[in-house]
Amino acid sequence: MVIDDDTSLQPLPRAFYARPAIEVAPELLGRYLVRTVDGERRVGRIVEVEAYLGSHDRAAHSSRGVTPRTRVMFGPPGHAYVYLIYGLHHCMNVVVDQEGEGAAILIRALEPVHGIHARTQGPALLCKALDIDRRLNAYDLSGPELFVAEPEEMQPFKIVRRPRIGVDYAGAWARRLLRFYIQGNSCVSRR
DNA sequence: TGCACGATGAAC
DNA sequence: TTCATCGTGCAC
Repeated sequence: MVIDDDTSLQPLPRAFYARPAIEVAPELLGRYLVRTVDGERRVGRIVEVEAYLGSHDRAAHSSRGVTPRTRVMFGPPGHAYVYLIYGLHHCMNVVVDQEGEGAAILIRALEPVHGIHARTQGPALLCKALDIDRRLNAYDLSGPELFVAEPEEMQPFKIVRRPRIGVDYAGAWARRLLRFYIQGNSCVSRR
């Protein structure tokens, strides 16, 4: 397998992101998150995500409407929404659906594929491992710094659906099955 | 201008 | 179960 000098990994087309979050989320599983740091590629297979459907989703940051922070969520699809949580950690989303919806997919865990030498089994851990912080907020995922790519060969897997993590404040929305992960994958976050 | 709290992770 | 640590959103 030639992952070393990967000119083969290309950003997914914008149209991939311009669909409802509930549709895009499971399709991100198995695809690669690619980050370029100092000219070196870091590649991880997406194994866990959560869908935030839009401003009507009470668990989504966008549910409070357009604010300085959520502006990116309401922007065009195919961009990164990166925010600071608990004053310590960063989390990364991809903006999806139509502009104005406020929908995004939180990337929760990766399986290291190339150039990653740190843990990636959690949304903040993977950002740390890939050196993703707010400098990349609003970044256009058509690359080259950060993008999602099609793997050379997609391995078959089963998808598990569960309630999202850490959104108990969202009432009925907290119980929706909007967390998706690859069944049996050891890199899926705990809890 | 002040303040409560969080889409987490690590230690105890 | 507790804590680190600070930006955000909303109350006053």
